[in-house]
Amino acid sequence: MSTLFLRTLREDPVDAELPGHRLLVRAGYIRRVAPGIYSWLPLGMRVLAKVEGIIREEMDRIGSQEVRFPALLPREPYEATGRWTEYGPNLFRLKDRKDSDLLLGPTHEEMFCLAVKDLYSSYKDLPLALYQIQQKYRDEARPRAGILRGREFIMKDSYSFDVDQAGLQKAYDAHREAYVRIFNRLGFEYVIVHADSGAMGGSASEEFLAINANGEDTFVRDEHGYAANVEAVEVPQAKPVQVTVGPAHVEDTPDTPTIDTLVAALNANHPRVDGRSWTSADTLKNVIVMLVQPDGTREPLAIGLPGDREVDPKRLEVKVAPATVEPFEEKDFAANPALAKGYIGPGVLGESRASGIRYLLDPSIADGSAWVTGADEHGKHVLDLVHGRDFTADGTIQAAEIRDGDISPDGNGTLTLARGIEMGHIFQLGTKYAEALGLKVLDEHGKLVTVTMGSYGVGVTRAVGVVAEDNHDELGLAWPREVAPADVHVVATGKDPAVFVKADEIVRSLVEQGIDVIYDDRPKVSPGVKFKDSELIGVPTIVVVGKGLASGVVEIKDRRSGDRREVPVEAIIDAVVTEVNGS
RNA sequence: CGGGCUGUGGCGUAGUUUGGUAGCGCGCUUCGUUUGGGACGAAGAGAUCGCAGGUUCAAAUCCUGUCAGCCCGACCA
Repeated sequence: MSTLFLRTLREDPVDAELPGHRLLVRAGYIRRVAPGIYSWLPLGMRVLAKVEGIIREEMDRIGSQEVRFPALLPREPYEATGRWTEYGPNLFRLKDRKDSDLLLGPTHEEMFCLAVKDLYSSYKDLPLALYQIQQKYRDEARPRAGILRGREFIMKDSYSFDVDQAGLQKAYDAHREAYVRIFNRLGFEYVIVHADSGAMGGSASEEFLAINANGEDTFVRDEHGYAANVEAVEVPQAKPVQVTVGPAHVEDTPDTPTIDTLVAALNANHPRVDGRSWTSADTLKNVIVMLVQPDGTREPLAIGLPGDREVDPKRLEVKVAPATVEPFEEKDFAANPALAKGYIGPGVLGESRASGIRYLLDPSIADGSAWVTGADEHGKHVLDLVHGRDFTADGTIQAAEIRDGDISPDGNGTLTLARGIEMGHIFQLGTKYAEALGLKVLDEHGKLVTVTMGSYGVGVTRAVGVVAEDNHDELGLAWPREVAPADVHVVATGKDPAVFVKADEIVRSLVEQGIDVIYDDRPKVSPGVKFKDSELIGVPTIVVVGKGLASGVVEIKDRRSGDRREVPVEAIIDAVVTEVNGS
């Protein structure tokens, strides 16, 4: 350590929020250079190399082959797949001196596709799986949480190439198994959830989420092992129910533009015949949003859902992708006179009705159920309006919020919400990119078939961040052995030169045994500083060569448990080897 | 993009209200002492106080503008 490029900080960096991130900076693993952009120092590089090593081993094991594509890419392939525009402002774009458009790759589907197209043209060449570990660039609106969400980050992305769905399924299953092995080795808690492949296109899709309260993804679980990203939860279509109310009737409900004011007015002026009080769940709320297509086309969309639920913007966005969602504004209301703001009802909604706005219902709205909803006139609502009898919609949409306690999609469980960080995503991409870029091979009948692809990603730098978040205590980091920057941290302390001579010898022997060592040989640094640093850095095994040497012992300490014991100096190598191989 | 906050040696900060020699802790250098839990003493190096303009005899401090960063939200594979 006397020559290691490292400076630990005694105080917390002011710009780091999460504990793991703070410790990575304090312990000298990473340094922030700009928002969402980090430098990796020697200790950080060691951890990064360990994580990459695990990923390489597991990818190689399933026969995937490593390649490396540039981070700096030309515009044309991304133009061909539509992503130059579809990716929007999150794409880093730049120009060269000839004014040609370039981009910094946010993912590399295009490059993989073109590389295979370049070299392969027969079904005999397939199946094929390729991967790379590469810097990716996304101009995040707001980078945060240190390396958990940066603008530059390292990702392992791989792609499988097959001639048919059966082959794709096989490749997908192989990757799934590889990912389970990778994440089991990395040392953090995770869950595999059903996901929505969203804007990337494709079908079968699962995410590996690190379970973390600071995560940006919300997922649900039930007691029978069902787990899904909240975006991917499919609320089942409610079964038809018997109509139990009389004809629909319009009532005066002045000054009730919100659900709360409506419910209050109903209970005050229009009590139910059966004596139950009205709740927001008895009302049908109609929310209008503006969809904006990548080409700028704007189209309104109306969503009908029970009044006690909100539209979940994330769920909505993945359903309407690649369009984005913007609020429906005053001027939009003004442009559509059929809409009475605050009193909008199914009477005017729908492609064939007065507003002409496409109208989609939440699947929980059962055929035959009765609702209170807007009468499309200021100050009036309609009661006992029955779905199927009195109104219909253009379809359904899975956009309502999911809540703790909701019923599982299979009807047999209760959902619990939790937060996670997306660490890996595997999905069956299908032919979207192969189609766009013309990746076809001849099959055994001499016919051209479009190659079907799978896409599989792991956030590498993000994984380092998550491991740090999950493996620390008040003293510092406490790495799992598989990703620790070293196997053992040897501290030499004392003024007796014999200590350093002996420590040098121990370190040499350990290295000969193939053990990675960090050696604190700094002279004139007080023992307290060395101990604090060893705990902050977080190598799993710490060996202290110090005052015990006079009586022929050195100390071996477990970073995680804090357990320490004295070992005769001549037995220390064996003790460390056992420790390294055992835990 | 909206809201809040902050820019002062490498790091953490005081000073700004009320204009007057830029201070402290950590870190760094040298010498000496110290060596099992972030040691002690002495002597040092290191800052155009984010930037630009203005007011003033005088600006870290007041005014105007601008840039950057952090946090919350929107957004986000």
